[in-house]
Amino acid sequence: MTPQPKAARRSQTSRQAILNAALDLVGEVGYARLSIEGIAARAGAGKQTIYRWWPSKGAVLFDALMMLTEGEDQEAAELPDTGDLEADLKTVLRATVDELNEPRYSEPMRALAVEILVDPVLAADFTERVDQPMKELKLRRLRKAQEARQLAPEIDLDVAVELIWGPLRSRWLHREGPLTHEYADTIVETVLNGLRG
Amino acid sequence: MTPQPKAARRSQTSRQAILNAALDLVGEVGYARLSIEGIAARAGAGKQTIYRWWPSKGAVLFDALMMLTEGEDQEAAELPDTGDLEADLKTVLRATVDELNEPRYSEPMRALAVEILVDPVLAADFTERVDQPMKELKLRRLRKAQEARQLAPEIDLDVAVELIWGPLRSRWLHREGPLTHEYADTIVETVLNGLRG
Amino acid sequence: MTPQPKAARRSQTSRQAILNAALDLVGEVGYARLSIEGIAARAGAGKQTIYRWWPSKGAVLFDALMMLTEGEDQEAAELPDTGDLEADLKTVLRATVDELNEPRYSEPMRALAVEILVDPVLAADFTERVDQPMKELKLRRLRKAQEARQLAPEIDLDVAVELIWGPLRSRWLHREGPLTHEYADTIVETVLNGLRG
Amino acid sequence: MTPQPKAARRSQTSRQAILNAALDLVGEVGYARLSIEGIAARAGAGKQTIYRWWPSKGAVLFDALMMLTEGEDQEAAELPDTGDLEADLKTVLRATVDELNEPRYSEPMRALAVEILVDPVLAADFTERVDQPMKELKLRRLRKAQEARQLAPEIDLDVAVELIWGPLRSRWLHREGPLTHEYADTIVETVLNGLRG
DNA sequence: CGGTAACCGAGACGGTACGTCCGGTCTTGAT
DNA sequence: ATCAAGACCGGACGTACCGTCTCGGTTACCG
Repeated sequence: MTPQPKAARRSQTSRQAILNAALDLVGEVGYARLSIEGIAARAGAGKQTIYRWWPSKGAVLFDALMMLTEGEDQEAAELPDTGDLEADLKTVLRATVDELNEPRYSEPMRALAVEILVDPVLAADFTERVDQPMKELKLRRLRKAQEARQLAPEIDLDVAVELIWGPLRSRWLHREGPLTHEYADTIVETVLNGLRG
Repeated sequence: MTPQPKAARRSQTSRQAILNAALDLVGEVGYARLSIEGIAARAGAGKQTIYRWWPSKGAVLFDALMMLTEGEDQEAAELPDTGDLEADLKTVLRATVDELNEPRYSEPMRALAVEILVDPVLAADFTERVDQPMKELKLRRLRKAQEARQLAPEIDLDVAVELIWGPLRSRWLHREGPLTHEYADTIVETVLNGLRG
Repeated sequence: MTPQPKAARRSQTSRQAILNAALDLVGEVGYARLSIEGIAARAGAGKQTIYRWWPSKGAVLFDALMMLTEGEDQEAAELPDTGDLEADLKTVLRATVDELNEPRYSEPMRALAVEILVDPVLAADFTERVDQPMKELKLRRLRKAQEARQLAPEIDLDVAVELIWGPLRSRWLHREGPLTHEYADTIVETVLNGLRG
Repeated sequence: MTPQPKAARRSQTSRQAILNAALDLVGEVGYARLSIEGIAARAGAGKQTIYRWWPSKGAVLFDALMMLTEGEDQEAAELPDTGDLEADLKTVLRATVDELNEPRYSEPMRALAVEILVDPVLAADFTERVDQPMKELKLRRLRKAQEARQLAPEIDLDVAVELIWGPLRSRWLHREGPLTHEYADTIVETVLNGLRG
């Protein structure tokens, strides 16, 4: 999270220990029973060290999850573009489905997603570091599709993003049904073709 | 919530005072700082009286909100059906938009919606008393549309419900943009016609 | 200490456990390292239970020491009066010397005496429950001596109390020398006869 | 305090700033809330600089108070000796009364006196630098009085010092009554003449 | 119609965690 | 080597609530 003190003297050892402890604990006891006190104890750190650098337990967990995905960001600098929008979207959504079915990451991520609904600071951070960049990628891909006449010209691409990626996120967040490749495919097809068929 | 003890001797005075206190407090301090202790104090009730009849503060707030909407349920026993699916859906979504823009009800409702993501007991209760009945209404209307060839026959109606009502709920829950009548209309049109146009 | 809540529902079990824990701990680690947290843990009590009934760790220890001396108070309802003031005072001071040489009680008592110098609430309580009654006893004995012409009529009895009992307390509090029966005798004799002899 | 490192490179600027900060703060918040951290911050010094040269906050305050009284020590190299012991003692005790009624110095001094009761290192330092020299002065004066037959020959001069100067210190330390010139006179007279008169 | 059992208010209790303060140690870079 | 600055681990603070547990007082049903 955005640190108030100058981060120069920050101990990387402590930082790592804290993030690892947070990940371990959230796996063991779940987000609700995760506590800053517990993280500090597990990490062998003072509580103040956590409060100095993070504003909430959600922020710690966020950084911990970001640490896990470090390095992956660069490779996926662009969404796939084979020229076939429908196929490409299915590829992307199926990959997301696979990620979300990985409980090791998915459960803390769900907890974090919920926390974001409730904590504006965390929400801003998430938007800036994750949501916004991802949305740019999506918009870029859709824009090319629109230029290639695979999307109607009057479509608002922001709405398109919501329609394509929203259903998956909703099912995941609300646990409203199983996340399968078939479901991903259905969403893509239906959204592209419309309900009238 | 479904009471465990025989509800015979239950004091309606207390129940009302508790629900009102919960509503007042959630408006004053927000859901995060709402506490059972606070509700009891405000209501002039003992803590035990709350613990006897509700399993969590979320459950109290849920009942409190249900109390507010009592009576409305019957009138809307069916979604409008003028024969024009698109127009009917716009009517329904616009009405929802209006409700969600009422902060007096919307804010506690959001808090409750978030709690539901995290508390399975509450989730089950919500499904049974609100979500399930609402979904039946929606499915019934869509089924008639499908029979009238206004929806493609191969459409899975569960998916259709997600696509039509999901975006609005998502925008609301994630505060991802303004909820307007125009937005409602756009969603309905786009989902019905598909992105390809 | 003077309790704010109505003491009716107070748990005597907890009270005993807390006072015993305080005594044990002060013996083990000393007053400086005595902590309310530690007392609560040792007593198997919640911290709030201590904070509810006592304003400070000094107050807890005070009550604990008072508990130890309970029952003794009544028997010593009057200082000895054989008619020989000097002998009686020596008896009393020698007894005090013996008490103060008992480290089991003396060490916590010293710590408490120091705390009293610094905490006005504790000081008021000590005055009311210990100091004031003791002083009455002393004054009563001296008044009888003055009536019996064993003390000069112009002597201010408050000053006399200070001169007789002060030196012992000072030596004890400041650890300024050994406390012996001889010392007690010397003080009594010198104060009664004066330095000029 | 006696510095452990070789004091060669010691910054006098820092020393002054720290002692002044300590005095200021003890006046503003009292001894209990005085902290080394606070002193360092107020002095614009690092905490380490304090820990390097003083073993405790009491030691800092002690040095600070010594700094205030620097220069006075030499002039009073001897207690007054007009040949009239009673008059001389009254002079000395009255002067002490005046000092102790100066709250600017008296309050921190009281705090320090209390700390000395509890901290053996501080106590040793105080004895060496203040108490012992003062006692020598007192003993010297009393010895001359004893030689001049103004004190009985069998009097233990250590006890005499306790009896003469003790009551004043006790009243001051325990806040047991007002400190006045009359009180000083009464003590001197009563102790010299004895309670029997 | 009187007894009794559940309810109710009040709030004490053992706990857990909070967020803060400060102690005493340590590291860094500047003088 | 000392200094200002301040991060670090750790212990304790005093507070807020949790969920459980008496305690009397009051209904309201049932024998």
